Amino acid sequence: MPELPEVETIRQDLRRKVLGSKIQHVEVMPIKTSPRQKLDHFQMQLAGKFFTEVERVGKLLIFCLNDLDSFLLVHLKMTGQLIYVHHNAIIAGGHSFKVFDKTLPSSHTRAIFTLDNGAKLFFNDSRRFGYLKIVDRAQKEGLVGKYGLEPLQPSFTLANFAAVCAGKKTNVKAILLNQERVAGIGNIYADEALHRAGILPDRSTATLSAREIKKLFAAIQSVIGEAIRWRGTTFNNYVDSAGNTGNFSQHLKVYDRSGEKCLSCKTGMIEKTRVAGRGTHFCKVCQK
DNA sequence: CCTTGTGTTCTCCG
DNA sequence: CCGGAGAACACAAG
Repeated sequence: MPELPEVETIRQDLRRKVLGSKIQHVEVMPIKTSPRQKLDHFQMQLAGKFFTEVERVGKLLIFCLNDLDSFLLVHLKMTGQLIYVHHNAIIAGGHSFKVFDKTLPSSHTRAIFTLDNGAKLFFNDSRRFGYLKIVDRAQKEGLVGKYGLEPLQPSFTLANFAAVCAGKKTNVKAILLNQERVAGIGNIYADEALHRAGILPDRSTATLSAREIKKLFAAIQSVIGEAIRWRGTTFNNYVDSAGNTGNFSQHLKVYDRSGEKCLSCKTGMIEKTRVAGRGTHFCKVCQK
Protein backbone atom coordinates (compact mmCIF):
# COMPACT_ATOMS: atom_id res chain seq x y z
CA MET A 1 0.00 0.00 0.00
CA PRO A 2 2.19 2.80 -1.19
CA GLU A 3 1.71 6.01 0.78
CA LEU A 4 3.80 9.18 0.70
CA PRO A 5 7.13 7.62 1.82
CA GLU A 6 6.90 4.77 -0.69
CA VAL A 7 5.82 6.99 -3.59
CA GLU A 8 8.52 9.52 -2.71
CA THR A 9 11.17 6.76 -2.66
CA ILE A 10 10.06 5.67 -6.13
CA ARG A 11 10.02 9.28 -7.33
CA GLN A 12 13.55 10.03 -6.16
CA ASP A 13 14.96 6.83 -7.64
CA LEU A 14 13.09 7.03 -10.94
CA ARG A 15 13.93 10.68 -11.36
CA ARG A 16 17.64 9.85 -11.59
CA LYS A 17 16.96 6.97 -13.95
CA VAL A 18 14.51 8.34 -16.51
CA LEU A 19 15.27 12.06 -16.71
CA GLY A 20 16.27 12.88 -20.27
CA SER A 21 15.27 9.47 -21.57
CA LYS A 22 13.04 9.24 -24.60
CA ILE A 23 10.03 6.94 -24.66
CA GLN A 24 10.51 4.74 -27.71
CA HIS A 25 7.22 2.96 -27.35
CA VAL A 26 4.63 1.90 -24.84
CA GLU A 27 2.93 -1.45 -24.67
CA VAL A 28 -0.34 -1.66 -22.77
CA MET A 29 -1.91 -4.97 -21.86
CA PRO A 30 -5.46 -4.92 -23.19
CA ILE A 31 -8.26 -5.28 -20.68
CA LYS A 32 -11.96 -5.65 -21.24
CA THR A 33 -12.88 -2.28 -19.77
CA SER A 34 -10.51 -0.26 -21.93
CA PRO A 35 -11.20 -0.26 -25.68
CA ARG A 36 -8.28 -0.83 -28.03
CA GLN A 37 -8.74 2.61 -29.53
CA LYS A 38 -8.16 4.29 -26.16
CA LEU A 39 -5.00 2.27 -25.60
CA ASP A 40 -3.67 3.18 -29.05
CA HIS A 41 -4.29 6.85 -28.34
CA PHE A 42 -2.49 6.54 -24.99
CA GLN A 43 0.53 4.92 -26.64
CA MET A 44 0.67 7.49 -29.44
CA GLN A 45 0.58 10.42 -27.05
CA LEU A 46 3.70 9.16 -25.25
CA ALA A 47 5.86 7.78 -28.05
CA GLY A 48 8.83 9.99 -28.89
CA LYS A 49 8.55 12.21 -25.82
CA PHE A 50 11.23 12.82 -23.18
CA PHE A 51 10.86 12.75 -19.41
CA THR A 52 11.80 16.16 -18.08
CA GLU A 53 10.86 15.83 -14.40
CA VAL A 54 9.20 13.44 -11.97
CA GLU A 55 6.95 15.12 -9.42
CA ARG A 56 4.74 13.86 -6.64
CA VAL A 57 1.66 15.22 -4.96
CA GLY A 58 0.27 13.10 -2.15
CA LYS A 59 0.41 9.52 -3.42
CA LEU A 60 0.26 10.55 -7.08
CA LEU A 61 3.32 10.46 -9.35
CA ILE A 62 3.54 12.97 -12.18
CA PHE A 63 5.94 12.41 -15.08
CA CYS A 64 6.48 15.68 -16.93
CA LEU A 65 7.12 15.46 -20.66
CA ASN A 66 9.12 17.72 -22.93
CA ASP A 67 6.19 19.11 -24.90
CA LEU A 68 5.34 21.01 -21.67
CA ASP A 69 1.65 20.30 -22.03
CA SER A 70 1.32 16.62 -21.33
CA PHE A 71 1.84 14.87 -18.05
CA LEU A 72 1.70 11.17 -17.31
CA LEU A 73 -0.05 10.53 -14.02
CA VAL A 74 0.62 7.26 -12.22
CA HIS A 75 -1.43 6.24 -9.19
CA LEU A 76 -0.35 2.96 -7.61
CA LYS A 77 -3.40 2.65 -5.31
CA MET A 78 -2.99 -0.56 -3.30
CA THR A 79 -0.84 -2.91 -5.34
CA GLY A 80 0.77 -0.89 -8.12
CA GLN A 81 4.51 -1.13 -8.78
CA LEU A 82 6.82 0.79 -11.12
CA ILE A 83 9.98 -1.17 -11.82
CA TYR A 84 12.84 0.15 -13.90
CA VAL A 85 15.07 -2.44 -15.56
CA HIS A 86 18.39 -1.56 -17.10
CA HIS A 87 18.98 -2.87 -20.61
CA ASN A 88 21.70 -5.29 -19.46
CA ALA A 89 19.20 -7.23 -17.31
CA ILE A 90 17.56 -8.62 -20.43
CA ILE A 91 17.30 -12.37 -20.64
CA ALA A 92 19.00 -13.74 -23.73
CA GLY A 93 16.83 -14.01 -26.76
CA GLY A 94 13.94 -11.83 -25.98
CA HIS A 95 11.65 -9.56 -24.17
CA SER A 96 11.94 -10.89 -20.63
CA PHE A 97 13.88 -9.32 -17.81
CA LYS A 98 15.08 -10.67 -14.51
CA VAL A 99 14.62 -8.59 -11.36
CA PHE A 100 15.94 -10.56 -8.38
CA ASP A 101 14.01 -13.83 -8.52
CA LYS A 102 11.18 -12.44 -10.63
CA THR A 103 10.76 -12.39 -14.38
CA LEU A 104 9.19 -9.35 -16.02
CA PRO A 105 6.77 -8.95 -17.63
CA SER A 106 4.67 -11.00 -15.21
CA SER A 107 0.99 -11.86 -15.24
CA HIS A 108 0.46 -8.62 -13.30
CA THR A 109 2.24 -6.37 -15.79
CA ARG A 110 -0.20 -3.81 -17.20
CA ALA A 111 2.14 -1.60 -19.22
CA ILE A 112 5.72 -1.57 -20.46
CA PHE A 113 7.62 1.58 -21.41
CA THR A 114 10.63 1.02 -23.64
CA LEU A 115 13.18 3.83 -23.41
CA ASP A 116 15.74 4.85 -25.99
CA ASN A 117 18.62 3.60 -23.81
CA GLY A 118 17.22 0.08 -23.94
CA ALA A 119 15.82 0.20 -20.40
CA LYS A 120 12.23 -0.71 -19.66
CA LEU A 121 9.80 0.59 -17.10
CA PHE A 122 7.19 -1.93 -15.98
CA PHE A 123 3.87 -0.98 -14.43
CA ASN A 124 2.58 -3.97 -12.48
CA ASP A 125 -0.70 -3.99 -10.59
CA SER A 126 -2.20 -7.25 -9.42
CA ARG A 127 -5.51 -5.79 -8.33
CA ARG A 128 -5.76 -3.30 -11.19
CA PHE A 129 -6.88 -0.45 -8.96
CA GLY A 130 -4.04 1.80 -10.07
CA TYR A 131 -4.05 3.88 -13.20
CA LEU A 132 -1.95 5.57 -15.86
CA LYS A 133 -3.44 8.74 -17.32
CA ILE A 134 -2.29 11.56 -19.56
CA VAL A 135 -3.49 15.06 -18.75
CA ASP A 136 -2.71 18.55 -20.02
CA ARG A 137 -1.25 21.34 -17.89
CA ALA A 138 -4.60 22.81 -16.89
CA GLN A 139 -5.93 19.41 -15.80
CA LYS A 140 -2.72 18.70 -13.91
CA GLU A 141 -2.83 22.00 -12.06
CA GLY A 142 -6.49 21.54 -11.21
CA LEU A 143 -5.74 18.16 -9.76
CA VAL A 144 -2.67 19.28 -7.79
CA GLY A 145 -4.67 22.18 -6.37
CA LYS A 146 -7.07 19.80 -4.68
CA TYR A 147 -4.41 18.33 -2.45
CA GLY A 148 -3.83 19.63 1.06
CA LEU A 149 -0.61 20.30 2.97
CA GLU A 150 2.46 18.43 1.75
CA PRO A 151 4.37 17.07 4.77
CA LEU A 152 7.72 17.49 2.99
CA GLN A 153 7.15 21.09 1.87
CA PRO A 154 8.06 24.23 3.87
CA SER A 155 4.34 25.03 3.94
CA PHE A 156 3.86 22.15 6.38
CA THR A 157 4.07 24.29 9.49
CA LEU A 158 2.41 23.86 12.88
CA ALA A 159 0.25 26.92 12.18
CA ASN A 160 -0.98 25.54 8.86
CA PHE A 161 -1.59 22.10 10.32
CA ALA A 162 -3.52 23.59 13.23
CA ALA A 163 -5.62 25.57 10.73
CA VAL A 164 -6.44 22.37 8.84
CA CYS A 165 -7.65 20.78 12.10
CA ALA A 166 -9.46 23.83 13.44
CA GLY A 167 -13.11 23.36 14.27
CA LYS A 168 -13.34 19.88 12.75
CA LYS A 169 -15.68 17.66 14.71
CA THR A 170 -14.86 14.50 12.80
CA ASN A 171 -12.46 11.96 14.26
CA VAL A 172 -8.79 12.83 13.93
CA LYS A 173 -7.94 9.76 11.85
CA ALA A 174 -10.36 10.90 9.14
CA ILE A 175 -8.54 14.26 9.04
CA LEU A 176 -5.20 12.52 8.51
CA LEU A 177 -6.61 10.28 5.77
CA ASN A 178 -8.30 13.16 3.94
CA GLN A 179 -5.98 14.06 1.05
CA GLU A 180 -7.53 17.53 0.80
CA ARG A 181 -6.25 18.35 4.30
CA VAL A 182 -2.87 16.62 4.51
CA ALA A 183 -1.59 14.92 1.36
CA GLY A 184 -0.01 11.48 1.25
CA ILE A 185 -0.98 9.87 4.56
CA GLY A 186 -2.70 6.49 4.29
CA ASN A 187 -3.82 3.90 6.78
CA ILE A 188 -0.39 2.75 7.96
CA TYR A 189 1.12 6.17 8.67
CA ALA A 190 -2.13 7.53 10.12
CA ASP A 191 -2.08 4.81 12.78
CA GLU A 192 1.66 5.19 13.39
CA ALA A 193 1.51 8.99 13.68
CA LEU A 194 -1.41 8.86 16.13
CA HIS A 195 0.44 6.32 18.26
CA ARG A 196 3.56 8.49 18.34
CA ALA A 197 1.44 11.47 19.30
CA GLY A 198 -0.39 9.55 22.06
CA ILE A 199 -3.81 10.31 20.59
CA LEU A 200 -6.65 7.82 20.13
CA PRO A 201 -7.75 7.64 16.47
CA ASP A 202 -11.44 8.18 17.20
CA ARG A 203 -10.93 11.40 19.16
CA SER A 204 -12.98 14.28 17.81
CA THR A 205 -10.46 16.68 16.27
CA ALA A 206 -12.18 19.59 17.99
CA THR A 207 -11.25 18.15 21.41
CA LEU A 208 -7.51 18.11 20.71
CA SER A 209 -5.49 20.54 22.83
CA ALA A 210 -2.88 22.83 21.28
CA ARG A 211 -0.27 20.58 22.85
CA GLU A 212 -1.81 17.50 21.18
CA ILE A 213 -1.99 19.22 17.79
CA LYS A 214 1.68 20.06 18.16
CA LYS A 215 2.55 16.47 19.08
CA LEU A 216 0.58 15.15 16.12
CA PHE A 217 2.25 17.61 13.77
CA ALA A 218 5.68 16.50 15.00
CA ALA A 219 4.65 12.84 14.79
CA ILE A 220 3.61 13.15 11.15
CA GLN A 221 6.91 14.80 10.26
CA SER A 222 9.02 12.27 12.15
CA VAL A 223 7.24 9.12 11.00
CA ILE A 224 7.23 10.18 7.36
CA GLY A 225 10.85 11.34 7.52
CA GLU A 226 12.00 8.08 9.10
CA ALA A 227 9.94 5.97 6.70
CA ILE A 228 11.58 7.69 3.73
CA ARG A 229 15.02 7.15 5.24
CA TRP A 230 14.17 3.44 5.55
CA ARG A 231 12.84 3.48 1.97
CA GLY A 232 9.23 2.80 2.86
CA THR A 233 7.16 0.03 4.38
CA THR A 234 6.60 -3.28 2.63
CA PHE A 235 3.48 -4.80 4.09
CA ASN A 236 2.69 -7.26 1.34
CA ASN A 237 3.14 -5.78 -2.08
CA TYR A 238 5.30 -2.66 -2.13
CA VAL A 239 8.68 -2.67 -3.83
CA ASP A 240 10.75 0.27 -5.02
CA SER A 241 11.71 0.99 -8.62
CA ALA A 242 14.55 -1.56 -8.41
CA GLY A 243 12.32 -4.28 -6.96
CA ASN A 244 13.62 -3.95 -3.37
CA THR A 245 11.30 -4.14 -0.37
CA GLY A 246 11.11 -1.23 2.09
CA ASN A 247 12.79 -1.45 5.47
CA PHE A 248 10.44 0.56 7.66
CA SER A 249 8.18 -2.47 8.29
CA GLN A 250 10.36 -3.50 11.25
CA HIS A 251 9.85 -0.05 12.79
CA LEU A 252 6.05 -0.14 12.80
CA LYS A 253 4.69 0.15 16.33
CA VAL A 254 0.97 -0.52 15.85
CA TYR A 255 0.01 -1.28 12.25
CA ASP A 256 -0.87 -4.97 11.83
CA ARG A 257 0.26 -5.72 15.40
CA SER A 258 -3.16 -6.33 16.97
CA GLY A 259 -2.99 -8.73 19.90
CA GLU A 260 0.74 -8.08 20.36
CA LYS A 261 2.32 -6.19 23.23
CA CYS A 262 2.92 -2.49 22.68
CA LEU A 263 6.60 -1.88 21.92
CA SER A 264 6.51 1.59 23.49
CA CYS A 265 4.94 1.14 26.93
CA LYS A 266 5.56 -2.62 27.02
CA THR A 267 2.37 -3.08 29.06
CA GLY A 268 -0.53 -2.34 26.71
CA MET A 269 -1.89 -4.68 24.05
CA ILE A 270 -2.39 -3.38 20.52
CA GLU A 271 -6.09 -3.34 19.71
CA LYS A 272 -7.81 -3.19 16.37
CA THR A 273 -11.13 -1.46 15.63
CA ARG A 274 -12.72 0.35 12.72
CA VAL A 275 -12.38 4.14 12.52
CA ALA A 276 -13.16 6.30 9.48
CA GLY A 277 -14.12 3.09 7.70
CA ARG A 278 -10.64 1.59 8.01
CA GLY A 279 -8.93 -1.04 10.14
CA THR A 280 -7.35 0.94 12.98
CA HIS A 281 -4.60 -0.11 15.38
CA PHE A 282 -3.81 1.58 18.70
CA CYS A 283 -2.55 1.15 22.27
CA LYS A 284 -4.97 2.23 24.98
CA VAL A 285 -2.10 2.78 27.42
CA CYS A 286 -0.03 5.08 25.17
CA GLN A 287 -2.93 6.84 23.47
CA LYS A 288 -5.56 8.94 25.21
C1' DC B 1 -16.58 -11.84 4.16
C1' DC B 2 -11.96 -9.05 4.32
C1' DT B 3 -8.22 -5.51 2.59
C1' DT B 4 -7.36 0.46 1.13
C1' DG B 5 -7.57 4.74 -1.82
C1' DT B 6 -10.62 7.50 -3.82
C1' DG B 7 -14.78 9.27 -5.96
C1' DT B 8 -19.70 9.66 -5.42
C1' DT B 9 -23.91 9.91 -2.98
C1' DC B 10 -26.65 10.48 0.96
C1' DT B 11 -28.07 12.62 5.25
C1' DC B 12 -28.13 15.89 8.56
C1' DC B 13 -28.23 20.52 10.41
C1' DG B 14 -28.38 25.38 10.56
C1' DC C 1 -34.73 25.06 0.31
C1' DC C 2 -29.66 25.74 -0.06
C1' DG C 3 -24.91 24.77 1.27
C1' DG C 4 -21.52 22.64 3.70
C1' DA C 5 -19.86 19.01 6.56
C1' DG C 6 -19.38 14.59 7.48
C1' DA C 7 -20.60 9.99 7.08
C1' DA C 8 -21.74 6.17 4.29
C1' DC C 9 -21.47 3.72 0.29
C1' DA C 10 -19.45 1.98 -4.13
C1' DC C 11 -15.84 0.07 -6.66
C1' DA C 12 -11.63 -1.88 -7.97
C1' DA C 13 -9.93 -7.74 -7.63
C1' DG C 14 -7.67 -11.29 -5.05
